[in-house]
This record gives sequence, structure tokens and C-alpha cells, in this order.
Amino acid sequence: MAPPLPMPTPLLANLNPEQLEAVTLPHGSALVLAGAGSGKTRVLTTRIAWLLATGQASPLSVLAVTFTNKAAREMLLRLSTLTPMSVRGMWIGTFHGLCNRMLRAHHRDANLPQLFGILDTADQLSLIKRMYKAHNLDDDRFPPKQLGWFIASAKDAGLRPSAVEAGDEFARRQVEHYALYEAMCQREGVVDFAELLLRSYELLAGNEPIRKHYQRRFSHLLVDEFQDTNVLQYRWLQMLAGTDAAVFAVGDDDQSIYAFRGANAANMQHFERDFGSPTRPVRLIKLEQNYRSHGHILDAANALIRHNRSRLGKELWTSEGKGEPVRAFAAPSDLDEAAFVVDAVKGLTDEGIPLSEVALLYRSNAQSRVLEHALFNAGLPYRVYGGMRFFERAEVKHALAYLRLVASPDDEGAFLRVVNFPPRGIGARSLEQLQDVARGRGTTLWQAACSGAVGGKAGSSLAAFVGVIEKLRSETLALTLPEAVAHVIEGSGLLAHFRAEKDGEDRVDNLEELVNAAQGFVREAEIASDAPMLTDRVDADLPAPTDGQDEGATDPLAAFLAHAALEAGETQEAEGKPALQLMTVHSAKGLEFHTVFVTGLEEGLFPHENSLNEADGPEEERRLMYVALTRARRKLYLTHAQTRMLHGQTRYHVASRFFDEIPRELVQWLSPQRKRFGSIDVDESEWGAIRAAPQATAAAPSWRVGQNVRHAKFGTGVIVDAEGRGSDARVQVNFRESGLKWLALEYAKLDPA
DNA sequence: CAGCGTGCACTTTTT
DNA sequence: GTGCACGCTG
Repeated sequence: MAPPLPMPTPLLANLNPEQLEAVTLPHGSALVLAGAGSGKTRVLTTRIAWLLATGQASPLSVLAVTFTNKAAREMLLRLSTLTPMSVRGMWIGTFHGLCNRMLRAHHRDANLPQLFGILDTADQLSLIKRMYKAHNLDDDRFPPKQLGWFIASAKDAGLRPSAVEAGDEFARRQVEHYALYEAMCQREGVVDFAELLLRSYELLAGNEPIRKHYQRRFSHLLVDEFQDTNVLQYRWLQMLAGTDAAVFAVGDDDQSIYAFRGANAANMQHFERDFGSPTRPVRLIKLEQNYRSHGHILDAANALIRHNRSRLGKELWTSEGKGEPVRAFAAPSDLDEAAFVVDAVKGLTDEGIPLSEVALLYRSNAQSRVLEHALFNAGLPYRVYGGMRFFERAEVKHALAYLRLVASPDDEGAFLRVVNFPPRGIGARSLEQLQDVARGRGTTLWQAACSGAVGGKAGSSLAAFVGVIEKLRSETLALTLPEAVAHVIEGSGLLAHFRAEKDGEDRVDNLEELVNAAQGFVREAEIASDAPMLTDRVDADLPAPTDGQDEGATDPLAAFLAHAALEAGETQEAEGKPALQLMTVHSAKGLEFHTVFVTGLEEGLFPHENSLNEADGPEEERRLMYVALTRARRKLYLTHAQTRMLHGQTRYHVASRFFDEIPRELVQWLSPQRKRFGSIDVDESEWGAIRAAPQATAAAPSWRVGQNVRHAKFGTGVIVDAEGRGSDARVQVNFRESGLKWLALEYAKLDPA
């Protein structure tokens, strides 16, 4: 195949040599190691546009997959400015969105009802609780959350219950619960997030005509944030790629921060083995030129990440100047830290830096409180990311539950959510009766309710509820989606209920907003891109994948419900007002700001204490820190506090090891000078030293974090953390043999080693 | 059946 | 410190 000549169009203008190489690679697979701020989205979208412009691909043959809806939208938007061709027909979306699309088209082959519902995490949790109740499983050894996590992990690894290895009794029980859960989902016609992936994978793996169809269709697969793929997503890609499709994967192993939810950065190491073949050689390209940050910031980030051992290797550079030094501040307490931040932010405002260009980052959400408090008192506007989202609000969930019942009445989660909301006299008693009937007859709650098997007052209340749903269904049949949504929130009594409630205005507003959301959804579907499900048809060349029935356009209501589950909506209304941005480091990934404050840089917090036991924990924490540093364009502040209220208790922390991993000459300390002890920075003040009995005896040894110690029973180790003072003082020691232990200094016999 | 009180837990999170 | 979950009482 003769590679077409690159086009002399503006498409390729202003690309650096590496970007240009990546964009114009001849047919084959490519792994693009794209550092932070190296223009990876640009490369990805320009690659697609180039493939289209040179006729190597048609829109129909392109599949591009991302992790978040935001990234998918961004890709679509940029692509539409880069190519005159219609983006219609391309499969661009999240893994979950694309799998949903595939499963809707082949629901029979996937053994799902046409209008299958999608459970979000909260729905999944409540299903597990119902399952425990129904089977009288009230064992505290299996908390619902933990089982949910277990099931999701198993599915993410591609494992059905029969394939999970259960070594002990405990694991065996968990697998049994997993199997029960699956049966229950299947009976109710619902799938959870992980199931979308697994079902889609199994559909491809087990159905040759369908697999061949998609393999023939998609000659180009493009993957964003490849380092975040889990085992199942990787195998899904392999299945789709077959032996011929060109896979263009963009990722950064140094920004892999989602191992805790199954992301497997090792996928990058296997790429060459698994996506190469004689017809598609594998190329590796590194994008190391950074267009975001000034030199000192990059130097700091490079130095930090060099402390990780498992890396593919990459070093960011910039053609810009060194810029300002990284600034650091040691605060006596979390309150002082917040006060420092407030002061510094005021200074930035005076310099004319917009508040929306300043981010306050922290390791865990609990840390936002103190910062918010200080900002509020200072009258600085701010916005906190990561709270309740639109489609997760209770009143919206209720409205969606009515819609779900209208679409598929056997959805028991939806049934139980609204059967007595607004209250209609169907209490726990009546429901128990109903559940007994359903169980006895092997039917769903809905069928039992329809049968009239529950008599008396409860029976007539249930009949009334069934009547409401039936009425809503028949009345919305001929309506457009937004009309139907409006009708359901009205006819269900939800609107009246919240109007009557004293502080119900916000909820009423949200219900009305749901109608707008439906309107917006339909509008987007009409102009093509984001909601392809409405127009998606099984391609004509697919050899009889189903029993011959027309699988045409999916029901708009089902599509909207899928949209609500797959895209939870913005955290808050994006108010136009300029505001400081507060978020965890995780949610800052992919963003950039003029100025970044990384707060709470303390041993135990960041790196988080829980991570120290985990296999790849410390390195993942360091990658997280790397992500934090590389968010900053011009100014970077690193702060830590020596005392902090945590879980309602005052805790004492030493500065994070990450301070030591950034060369001193890059850092300007704004707080009094510090001294170094061992490998850990410790302040000279009284905070740094931990004494078992201060001033009690001259001989009382003093301990420092980072110090090597010996214990009669546990052997040798190193102090990694400390808390409490005087007779309460405790240190955490990482013992070579026995791992992490907290020891009370008053009792434990510790010797310097 | 709803309202309130006590008790526990609590890293990170998208879909 | 706060939110959530469960259980008791009116």
C-alpha cells in the first residue's frame, strides 16, 4: 500500500516534527507517548482529519474512544473544525457509550431486552441491598459497597462468576453473591457500567458475524488516555482490531493515576506485542515538547517523576524560559495554610490574574472544607468540583424512575424508588406482602402488583399506582421526548409534591431543568453527533445477526435514560462568574491553570497513608503529584501544614517526601528555613520532633520520621509517620519484615538502628 | 409511618 | 467534623 503524500494544507501547519510524524504515520499501529501539555488531543484529532483528507479512511471506518464524555465532546468539536467531512457515521465516544451503542443494536444477540436499563453506582448499590434482603443474607462480612466493588473488579478483569478463582470460603461466598446479582440484573433487564463493557466484549468474542462485521468496518481505532485502560477495555480493543485495523493509542504512563479502579498501565508495555502484525507495524513516538509550563515547573516535575522505577522514560522540555521558581510554604496548621493561600490569591488578583485561572488542588475531598471556609470569609468566589451531579439528585432520580417504569415496568429499582413517592399509603408492610407474592410466583414486583394478588387497602393503593404508570405510558405514547418528560413529572405527582414542600423550590427547578435536558438531548440528536443512538441502524451488510426483525432507531426514551446514566451531568451549573477552582488532583487531570496551589503536602495525606501498603501505591502517588505539578503554566505553590484536623482529630504530620524529590535550587521557601534530616525534610521547630516524654528525662530519645529503628519483636524498620504528643505520641514504622505498624512510644521499646 | 437520635467511617472516581 | 444508616419512639 503506497502511503499517500501528506497534504500541503494548514492541517499540518505548526506541528512539531514528532507531532507531524505521529499524525502522518503510514498504515500501522502506533503508541504515542504524550507527555503532559504536549498537544496530545491535537495530534489525535489531526490524525483523524489527516486520514480522512488523504482518503485512507472514511468516516464510517473510524472509531475513536475516550474515557470521559468531556474528552469525547472535545474531540468531536476540534475534529469538526479540522475536517470539512461530516463527523456523522464515525464512532466517537466513551468506552461505555460505544458499548451501549453496540448492545442496543444487537440486544437480542447480547441477550438483553431492547430497552435494557443502565444502573449507575447508586442503583447498583441499592440492587445489592435488595438482593441481600430477598435472600436473607445479612452478614456484615459482606458490606454492599464491598460486594459492588468486588463485582466491578471481576467484570473489569473480564471474569464471570464461574471464572473467578475463589481460594477460601469468604471468596466463595462473594462469588455466589456475584452470581445471584447477575441473575437479578438479567431478570430485571438492567446492566451496570462494567456489564456494558463485558457484554459488548462477549458479544464480539462469541458472535463471529458481528465480530467480522465490526472488524471489517473499523480500519482505524484511536484511543485516548491509553494508560487508563483496564484489562477488559484492552481486550475489547483487541477484539475489535482483529489482525488488520490500525490502532493509534495515545497515553502517558507517568500520568497513570487510576490503578485503584483497574487501570493497567502495563497495557502500554504489551501494545507492540498485541497490536502489531505483518500488515501493521508498530511505531513508538514520544511527544516531549511541552507547550504549557515554564522551565522551573517542568524541571521540578521531571526531577520528581525520575524517582519512579517503572517508567517507559520521557522527559519534558520547553522552548520557553525558566520562569518563576516553585514556591513553598510550611504552615503551622491547616488554618494557617488556608490563610496563606487566601493571601497569595489576593496578591494574584492584584496582579490581574483571573480567579478562574487559579486552582487549589488537594489529595482528598475532605481537605476542601478548611480552604472553603477561609475563602468564604475573605469574600473570594470559588467553585468546588466533584459533588452531587445533576442526574444524581434525588428529585431527578425520582423522575427518571417514573420514566424507567414507563419504559420497562420490570425495573424493580425504579419500582421501589417511587411506588410510595409521593406518598400514596404503600408502606413497608404492603411491600413485604407484595414481595412475598412476587417471590411465590416467580414474577417481578410489577407483575405481582398488576395481578391484584395483594388484597385490602394495600391492594387498592397498589392498583392505583399501577394505574398511574399505565396512564402515563399511554398518554406519553404520542408525545415527543421533552413533552413526555414534562407530562411524567406532572402526572406522577412529583411536581405538586415538591411545590407543596416548604424548601422545595430548588427541586421544582431541577425537575423543570430535566425537561430542558430532554429538549437539549433531542436537539443534539437531530444535529447528529452526540446521541447517535437515535439514528443508529444496524449496518445493512451484517449477515442476519438477529431474527430478522427491524432493529431500527432506538426508542428516544431509552436513549435519554441511557444518556442520563452514562453522563451524570455537570457538578454545578457553570456560572459565568470568575471563581477560584477547587478540586482533587485526580479531577485536575487534563486541565491547566495559570497558577496552581498544591496543598496538604504531608506524609500520610499526600502520599496518602493507605497507599503505602499497596503494591504500586507510592509510585502511583508520585504520578499523582506529577499530574498536580504539570497543571501549572506560570506559578506553582506547594504547601503543607504541621497540624491538621482530620476525622475530627488533630493530627501531626511532617512534610511530604515529595519536597525532597524536587531539587532545592528550584524551590523558594516563603516560610522560615528548614533543615534536612535523613531523606525527609523536617522543620527545625518543635513540630518536627516527636518526643515520648518531653523534658521528662534527659535521656528520653527523640524520634524523627525517616529514622531507622529496631524493635525487639518486629525487627528493623523506618519511621514513616507520627501523631500525638507527650504520652499519646505514636509513630508509624514500616518494618522490613512485618510491614506497617503504629506504636505508642510510651510502651513500645524502640531503639535507633 | 415519619421524625429524630446515636453510632460508625472516612483516598482517589468515570462511566 | 460531617454525612449516612439504622433503630427507636411518638
